[in-house]
Amino acid sequence: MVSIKDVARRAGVSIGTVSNVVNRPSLVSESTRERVRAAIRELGYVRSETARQLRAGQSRVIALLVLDMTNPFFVDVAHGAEREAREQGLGVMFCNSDQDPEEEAAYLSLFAEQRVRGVLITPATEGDAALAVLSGFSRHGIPHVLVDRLVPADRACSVSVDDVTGGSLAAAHLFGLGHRRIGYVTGPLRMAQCADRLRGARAAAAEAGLDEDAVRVEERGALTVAEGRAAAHALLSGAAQAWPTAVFCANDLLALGVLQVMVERGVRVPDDMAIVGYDDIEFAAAAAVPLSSVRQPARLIGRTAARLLIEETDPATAPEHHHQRVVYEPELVVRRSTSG
Amino acid sequence: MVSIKDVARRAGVSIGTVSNVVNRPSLVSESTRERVRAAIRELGYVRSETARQLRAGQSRVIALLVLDMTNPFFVDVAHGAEREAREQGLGVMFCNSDQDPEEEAAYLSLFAEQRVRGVLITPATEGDAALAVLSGFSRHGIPHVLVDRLVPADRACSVSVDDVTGGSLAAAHLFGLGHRRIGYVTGPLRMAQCADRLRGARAAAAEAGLDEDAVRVEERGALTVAEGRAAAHALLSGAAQAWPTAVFCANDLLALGVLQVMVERGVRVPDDMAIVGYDDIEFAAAAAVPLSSVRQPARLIGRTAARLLIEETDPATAPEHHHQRVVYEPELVVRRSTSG
DNA sequence: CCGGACCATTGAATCGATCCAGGCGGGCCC
DNA sequence: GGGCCCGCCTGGATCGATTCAATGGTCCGG
Repeated sequence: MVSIKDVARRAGVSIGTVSNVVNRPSLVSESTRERVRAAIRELGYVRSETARQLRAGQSRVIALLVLDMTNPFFVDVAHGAEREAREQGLGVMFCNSDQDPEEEAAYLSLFAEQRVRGVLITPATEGDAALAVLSGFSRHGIPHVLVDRLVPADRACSVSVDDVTGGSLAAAHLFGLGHRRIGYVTGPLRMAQCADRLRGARAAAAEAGLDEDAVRVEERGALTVAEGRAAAHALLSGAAQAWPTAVFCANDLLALGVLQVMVERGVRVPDDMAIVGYDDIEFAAAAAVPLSSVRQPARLIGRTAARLLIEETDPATAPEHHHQRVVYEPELVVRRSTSG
Repeated sequence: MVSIKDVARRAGVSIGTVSNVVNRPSLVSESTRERVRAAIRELGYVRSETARQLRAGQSRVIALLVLDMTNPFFVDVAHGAEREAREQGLGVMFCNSDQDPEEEAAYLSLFAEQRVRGVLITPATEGDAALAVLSGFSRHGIPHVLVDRLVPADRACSVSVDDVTGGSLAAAHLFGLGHRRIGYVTGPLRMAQCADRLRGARAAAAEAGLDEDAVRVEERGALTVAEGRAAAHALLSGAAQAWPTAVFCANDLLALGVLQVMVERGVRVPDDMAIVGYDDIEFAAAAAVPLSSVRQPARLIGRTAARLLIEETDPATAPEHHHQRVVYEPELVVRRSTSG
């Protein structure tokens, strides 16, 4: 591998001069500069980020650790973060904890060893456990921004969407269409997102003058298409009169699974069963019965999270940085699955 | 940041001993070992991968650069690669060129600067341009494996799927169902994948005793749902008698777009229009008219590519490494979009 | 009592860059 | 002509680890 030394030798100058040509060319005379540049070109020299890092103490890579990289929502978040990072000349490591605290921990130590610039994370754990993860970060001095999760602003920045409002938008829409009994198909309720959307839905029920039974909860272990299918079978297990007339799903993967089963079983959507999803992933609109869904600005979330992290870790802007909570508003997108 | 020096001072030993405790504990006496470990624990020391790299000259991160990170097929590839890499204690940088040669080039120089262990890549360019990219790698001495793309085996390893066979499977299935005129909705034909699948489809037509006109090509600029929608409108633009009775799409995103338009326009699937996609992404099965599709072993592709790269770059196995081309066979998955 | 073997440990060189104090020559001012 | 300043460049310290030759100490056998 060609190093700065080889370039210096070839150009007949000192190492320091080569470094200046690369980093502060104005300090070097025209003729020397050209000679060094020629040497760089001829040798195909690429400066070692590793070595600069060692000296600078800061790397140019940020990590993004999500719960499920196969969920298009998180892919969009990643896409947004990547854009912002690229504009600042940084790279992004997009990683997947699969909701497994052990995987998460393994990645965190990888990140710590790599001395990444910082981490964008959707923690696999909740409450105290999540705080423990954060204090792990703080202990190692790794700056971090929480994505899709609130956290006390004295600890770190966070970027999220108001899930209570989102749940309320979805449920109010269904109640407004005349539905009186709806199902709520969700992942683990210990996940804040799932719990908050339920709170919103219940608030909407109260608002509509209905009691708590108006929202029947079907809790599953994960937010996937397969679990959505299982949930749909569960919802349709009793007598038809007892079925809800609409379903609100905690994300679009669940909703697609539910939709699929409804179609298979000849339950007409939206006539017999209206469906609302969450996230508004691309495949929601592309489903053969296009899904109504609560849109979250995924790309923007990623972009903002990356921006906050960069602000926090760029020596130029860090002094003015204060932790903040950014909360975006969700938006209901009505499609045929609720408005046949 | 706590360094090895701090640990050494605290434990009252030399730097070298701390290094030995971490890397070759058997060389260190029991008591010293414990004392050092205690110091590490108390100070929260994490060794700097950056510094080791500088000395070792090799990093513990591999890069994966794909054409479209929002395509679930590539996400699955990434997932597979990530698994394999994690098992070897390596990290993966999953990046997105968006089919843009400039983005690609920008990433390549980032990778070169980072001295990544190697790169898994689906090149944004074809033919000579792709070879130019590769020679860029070779020049910088960056090991690389081509994903979903063949390349002469003397230059690098490659992992791909037989696209001619895949195209032929799909088309033969349609011809076997009695279709005589099919549409082929594709991305740019300069992409080898798209062109090969067409060759396979034409071969199947010949096999079925049909002429070239049996496959009508609808070429679009990208492999996305939106382009699929546009293609469907184009296919349905003439007189109904002239419509093909089936469509084969170069990937599932296109197929989902086509399906969506068919449903909107009241064209029954599969009765009036059969549809076959490619990749068998999760959303193909989850579509309300589940899509027949040609399955590629995406996870396995990612895993294998990562394994080959690791073999090539691990000093222990590198000497026995020879570049190889791995070609998997695709598999047709029949669902309701062709077999109502 | 000495030489040699063996073991744990140390110290210094090294990786590739950055950065800064200082040297050197040339021009300018008094 | 001497002193100073300025522009350009050099040399060496530094970052945090690895690695290996050298050291010092213990123990054993002769």
